[in-house]
Amino acid sequence: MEYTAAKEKFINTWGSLGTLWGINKAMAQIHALLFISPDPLSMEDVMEELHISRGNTSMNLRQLIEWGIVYKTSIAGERKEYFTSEKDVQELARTIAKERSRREIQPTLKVLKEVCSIKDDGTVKTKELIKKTKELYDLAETADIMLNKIVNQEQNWLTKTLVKLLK
Amino acid sequence: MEYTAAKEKFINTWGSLGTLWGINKAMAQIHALLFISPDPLSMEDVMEELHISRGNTSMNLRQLIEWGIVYKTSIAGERKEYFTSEKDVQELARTIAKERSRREIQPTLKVLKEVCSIKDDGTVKTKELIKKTKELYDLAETADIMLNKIVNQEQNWLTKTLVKLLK
DNA sequence: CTAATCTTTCAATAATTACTGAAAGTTTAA
DNA sequence: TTAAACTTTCAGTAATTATTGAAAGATTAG
Repeated sequence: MEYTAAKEKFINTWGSLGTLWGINKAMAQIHALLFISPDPLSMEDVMEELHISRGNTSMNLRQLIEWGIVYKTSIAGERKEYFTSEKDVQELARTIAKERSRREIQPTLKVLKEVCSIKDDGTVKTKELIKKTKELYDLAETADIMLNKIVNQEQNWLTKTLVKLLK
Repeated sequence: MEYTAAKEKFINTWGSLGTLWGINKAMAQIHALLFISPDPLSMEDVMEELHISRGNTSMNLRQLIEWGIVYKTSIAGERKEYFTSEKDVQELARTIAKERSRREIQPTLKVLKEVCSIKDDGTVKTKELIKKTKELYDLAETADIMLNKIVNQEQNWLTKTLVKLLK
């Protein structure tokens, strides 16, 4: 396999992986493209490479910027805007973990908290609801704390931790 | 808030959370319902509670069983089949982690491995592709090892580990 | 100021994904 | 056996989500 094939394979895989995780294909592919591109790309570049429309490109680039994993850059003397992705995989992981916590885990915790705080009326089904949602709450909280650990520690926390865990 | 409201809130939240993660709403809701139900439920029960069709219920129950988080049970003297969900949240987390690794991480690792093994033709863009996919490979592998840790350790590994990490 | 260049927005449409319901299939009681 | 009770399958349809492309909105060079 050489460059062009490898690049396409990577972009496509990243795209379908994204879909699997509720991130749309175009967004994941744009990210993949920028991630492996040594230089910033313009909107035109992205459109051409991925064969997607101007509107689609614009909207998805905006989302990626909102997520904090793609940046706008200017090139001296150029009118157009250019885009780069976060190149440090650790930082990338950190940003994504943080966003997912904010968007998914926090709201879930909130609901679980509410549900498991209902008044115990003494029936079996109420007791079960309270017990199970409480357990899920604890699990989700634990997962969130782990994510936060990843988010807030220095560069290599993940690797260091693993070494510790594996010994 | 009392029982019925709390139950509905929980089922709905679990449903939309599922959607966010690429698991369809009905599947997530059925799981939620079984998870908080003290007793096994029949297909009829599930259909009525969630207002979904027989076909939909059947297909999604099958998927949940495939995932390994819902079980068929028989009730003595009853013709119908009944369903229960895995009730232990740790076990639940373990099963889900294992499935996600198998379905998502492993195939990704495979592609990343292929892509980062292409021949270095000396160009900047090829070098960048190899470098970045290699880094992603390492990250994904690390994430997978962590998941496996969760999967393969005894009951309370997750909690114990956290205590260690937090000290 | 204004025309050229570039970006964003959004209504229309396409593509994908989920759901229904009825028919076919399966199991078991009698 | 056979028929009643139950489950699965799947073609058709509905609902959701993604994409396009053209018009409107910005920005800047001259």
